Parts: sequence; structure tokens; C-alpha cells
Amino acid sequence: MPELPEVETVARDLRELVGSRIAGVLVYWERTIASPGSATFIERLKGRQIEQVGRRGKWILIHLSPSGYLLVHLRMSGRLLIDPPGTQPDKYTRVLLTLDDGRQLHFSDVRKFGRMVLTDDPDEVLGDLGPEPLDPDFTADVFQDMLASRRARLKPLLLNQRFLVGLGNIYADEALWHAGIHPLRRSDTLTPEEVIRLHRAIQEVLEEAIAAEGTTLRDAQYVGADGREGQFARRLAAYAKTGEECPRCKTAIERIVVGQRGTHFCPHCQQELGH
DNA sequence: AAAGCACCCTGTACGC
DNA sequence: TGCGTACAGGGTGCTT
Repeated sequence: MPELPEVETVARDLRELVGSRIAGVLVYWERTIASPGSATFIERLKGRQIEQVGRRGKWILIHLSPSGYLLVHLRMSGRLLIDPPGTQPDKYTRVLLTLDDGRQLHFSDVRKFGRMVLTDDPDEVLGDLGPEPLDPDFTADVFQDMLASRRARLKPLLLNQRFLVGLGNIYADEALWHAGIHPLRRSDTLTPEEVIRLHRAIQEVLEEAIAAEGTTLRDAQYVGADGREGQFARRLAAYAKTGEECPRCKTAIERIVVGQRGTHFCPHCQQELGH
């Protein structure tokens, strides 16, 4: 599942394309293009040059010259791959951009949930997003106020991109495990120490996962734009570890459903009423 | 504001 | 081997 570390890895890989011009655009699955219509998308994209590549939450931002942004969300199974000249599309190819040097920027997406947007105003798409967890402005004090102003269960709140961007099911479970906090705790009941622990856990998990180039699991074969798998899966403590030993205390990891999402935690290290 | 659910999709796992 | 079905998940939109 591409979350912040995976999207960051892809964005970094894509910087290799800065300076290339988009020569051709092929759309194999129309609904991948969220806006504008695919005919307009194709027409406007052709001839533009890739000037800069960034990330906001789980969105990849490809800044074009002379103007415009190509925004890409990988959702569940999307991949952005840099393919050498002459690579043929496969059954999962949804959009294929050919660059002026012959290389291809290949959007592949088994489940067809991924989306592309071409716009002059990225805030139309990104305007409602919450703060970046690795931004220096995202301090424990800021987080404390954010949590205190809500009274939701932590797990769904951490997944809410309007609250805080970048966490998905994997890193939300991992961060709560690292912090030793139960996923059903209400956000406004955390002690100051717990807020600090959760804040630190979120940042450390994300930073370490970025350093490992993300998490590649069997059922959601995330890879970077260069096709490399992420190496963080081996360091997961809770996510998808149902029945396995907690690395800290050896208690069996449990799985519950919270907000329609599978949620993994250690019933010993993460007690519902705190300690 | 919070929470539940249907929906969008398809590969995989599982029961028979 | 094969069929049918449940499940996984990010995000949106609707309802309670």
C-alpha cells in the first residue's frame, strides 16, 4: 500500500526525469484520469516539460513547464515506473507517457483506483489536506492541540488525511505499536507523555521507512519507480502480524476491525485504558 | 463531529 | 481442478 514513505520514494526516483519533455500520451483506462477529460488531458500534457517532482501527503506532484501540475495518487496498487524505450504496455497499464528521449513514464494499476489530475492549481486537489508529519512545523505541541480538538478513536483519526497526511493502514498500526497506545483510544484522552510518544513514533516510523524505501508486501506489490522493492516489511512489528509474537513482549498480536479497517496491535503493550 | 456503509476494482485465499 | 465467495485497502460521498 503506497503511503508516505512509498510515495516519497517514487517521487525521489522520478526526479531522474527532470528536464525531459512529454512527447506522447496514451490513456488505456479513462477513469484513471480524474480531470480534465482524457482528450483534454492528452492534448494539454503533450509538449510540456518535467520541471520538478514533489510530494504532498500521498500525492505525487509533477511540476510542468511552462505551467501546470500533473498530480498522481497511487491509491492501492498504482505504480509509476520509468521504463526504457520500447517497453510494451501490459494488462495493467493505465497511462503511458513517452518522453522525448524515448523513455516511458508508465502508470500501472491492477485495481484501477489510482488517479491522475492535470491542473494549474494544485490546491484544488490538495487544499483540504492536513499537515505533513515530517514538517518541522508539525511539533508535539501542535499535535497535542490537534488531538485535543477531536474526540475520535485514534486509528481512524490517523488515517484521516484531512487531520494528518501520509499515514495509511500499515504505518498507523506501526506508529501506535511503537507508542504503546491502543488504536481505540480517544484522541482527547491522551496524556502529554503519550502525545509525545505518538508524535515521535509517527516521525520515526516514517523516517525509517523512507530510509528503507518503503514496505513491499506480497499482496500489494509496491515498488519504486525504478522497480526496486521496499525493505521495511521485515521491520514491521504489528501490521499483518496477527498471531505472531510482539517483538517487545512476545504476546500474540491481535487483529480487530476499526472503521472498516483491519487493525493490528499488541494487547499487552497497547492497553485500552492506558496504564 | 463522529461513525457506518456502499462504492470503486481485482488478485488471492479459502471452502466445498 | 474449478467454482463461488469473502476479503484487502485509500478515498469519496451519503446517511445516521
